[in-house]
Amino acid sequence: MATLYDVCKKTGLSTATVSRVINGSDKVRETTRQRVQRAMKELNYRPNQAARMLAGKKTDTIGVIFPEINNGFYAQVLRGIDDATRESGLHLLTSFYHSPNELKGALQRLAAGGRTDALVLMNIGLSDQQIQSQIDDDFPIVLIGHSAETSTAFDVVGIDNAKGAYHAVRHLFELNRENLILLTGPADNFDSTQRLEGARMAFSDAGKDFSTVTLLEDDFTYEGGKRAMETFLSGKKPLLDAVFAFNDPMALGVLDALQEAGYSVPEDVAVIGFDDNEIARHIGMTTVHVPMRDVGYEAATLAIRRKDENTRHPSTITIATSLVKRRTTGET
Amino acid sequence: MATLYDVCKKTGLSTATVSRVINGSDKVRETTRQRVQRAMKELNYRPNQAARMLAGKKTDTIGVIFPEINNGFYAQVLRGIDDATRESGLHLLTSFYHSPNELKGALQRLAAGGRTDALVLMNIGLSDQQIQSQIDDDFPIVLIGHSAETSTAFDVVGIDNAKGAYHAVRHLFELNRENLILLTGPADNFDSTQRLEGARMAFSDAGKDFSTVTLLEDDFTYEGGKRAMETFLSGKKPLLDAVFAFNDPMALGVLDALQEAGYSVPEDVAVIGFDDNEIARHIGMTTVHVPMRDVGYEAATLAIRRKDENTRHPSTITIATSLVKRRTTGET
DNA sequence: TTGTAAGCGTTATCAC
DNA sequence: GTGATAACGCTTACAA
Repeated sequence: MATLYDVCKKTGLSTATVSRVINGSDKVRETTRQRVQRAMKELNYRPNQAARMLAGKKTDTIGVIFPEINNGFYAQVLRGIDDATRESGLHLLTSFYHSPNELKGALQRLAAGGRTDALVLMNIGLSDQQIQSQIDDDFPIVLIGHSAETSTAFDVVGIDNAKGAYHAVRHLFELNRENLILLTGPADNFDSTQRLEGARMAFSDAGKDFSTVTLLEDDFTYEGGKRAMETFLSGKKPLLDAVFAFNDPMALGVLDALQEAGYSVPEDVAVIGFDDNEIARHIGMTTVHVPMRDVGYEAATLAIRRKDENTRHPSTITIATSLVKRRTTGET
Repeated sequence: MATLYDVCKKTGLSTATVSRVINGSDKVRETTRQRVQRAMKELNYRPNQAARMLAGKKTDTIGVIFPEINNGFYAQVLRGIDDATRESGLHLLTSFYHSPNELKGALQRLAAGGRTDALVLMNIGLSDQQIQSQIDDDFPIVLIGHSAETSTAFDVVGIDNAKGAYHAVRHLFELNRENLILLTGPADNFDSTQRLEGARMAFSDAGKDFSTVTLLEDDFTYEGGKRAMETFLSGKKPLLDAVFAFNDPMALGVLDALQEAGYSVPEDVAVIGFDDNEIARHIGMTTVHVPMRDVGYEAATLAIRRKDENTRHPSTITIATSLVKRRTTGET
């Protein structure tokens, strides 16, 4: 592999000058620049990244830490992050974890030792404190889907849960559905809480009594959604003409439970989910679309900016959501 | 950030000795080792990776290049690669591309400049020659899903297309289906060709005449599958009791076309796909399962081994596939 | 078992 | 505009 020094020898210039043209400095005579570039091409010279990092104290890479990446949902986020980093000519160091311990290990390996310039953390269940304790104090970090609306220490990118839920409920009202079931996630889940709040607002804006709704709670899984619905339907005189499940897997469970119980969708019961995942799209389920690619893109952009000018206060970006009307609420 | 030198000062030892304990050499007295480790802990010392790379000429990172990562399918592969690299204490540098040009750029950025020790390339449509021209001659590369069974230059990890198709067809025979439709991918597609060969073998092993099958061809998409099926069904006297589509998206298209035409599955027509993607699992479609995580894991393992001992001939690993029987072939 | 010292390939600060 | 030269933080012969 050719080195900077080889280029110097070939051109008769110093390392300083050659380095300048590599880094696009304007303090180089045009003819000199061209001479250097030709030499680099002829030698097939590629700057050694390790040396650049060591001397320049920057890695030109962003680290990403994800929980397991089984579904296409996280893949979308990763895609957005990749788009942003590539546009800036940066690299992406990824790491997945399956346990809290692995997460801490990943944090240290990526943040310490100068392997990355900034970190994007997806959906991690760690407090600001816990994160801080693992890493250097002013290391740039961006959180996606933090468990609180904002963080006093880090940038946060989240989605507009409330607005999504608001529009979902309003759509149900427009369809003249009166007996709504809200199937929420775990009570201590931040997203679920926000979605519930959005739903409540839709009720009050419509002048309806929120206490008329049936609130069901489960664990955000297909099985949970199905189980919750079955239990409800097997009760005495179940009254319903619409279900709004707070994520798509639960909504799919609801759909199957409904079908097995002989209800038809959307005639008897309208169903709305939240996420807009691959299956929802395929079967034509009305749901709240969450633009995961955009979430990733914004998070990475934030990380990149902060690595360059780590001065400003932590900011929070909320990505808009939108209702996608499909078959399960009567759209054709 | 504390440096090696700080640890030396604190312990009164030389850089050589401290470096030895960092790298787990056994040529260090046990008491010394402990002294060093305590000092490192107290100083919260983390080796600077750039310096290690520069001095040691290895990066401890594997590079991965993927085509777009929209679906959960590639995500599985990535997951497998991550598992393997993490087990070996290595890092993962990922890069996605959306055009051939981006691919070449990615190849150079990851392989040149000593950013990675080895590369895993997923499903790239480049010839050995084209790859070689972009990178250093003996840079370790592992190909996943190469367009030919083997490569003379690189390691290849592929899936057992033929066996998967073989079992799919045999299953149809067991169900006494006689009028099979095979919906293949593009004729020049390697996977499709292999699957077709497997199907043909099932016919000859069963003593059946392969020329009795109806061969349809399309482009591996949902729309393509649906269109192909609709065209066939609208022909005069369509005769069929089973369809084997060579991937899941097309099979899903077939299913919808069948339904719209009033056929019932599996009573009138049995349907089998290939891939076992998320949607296939959800709707209960019989299909050939492709263990993508394993594919990724094996590929990464190969890459890791080759970076350490780049001597042996390129090898080819074929990952087994298996038929998953579900509702669309009458399984309950 | 431990220490000395020469790189590794850049960047960046001064001079000129 | 260009050139010396000192870092950057580590690994690794080679000596001791």
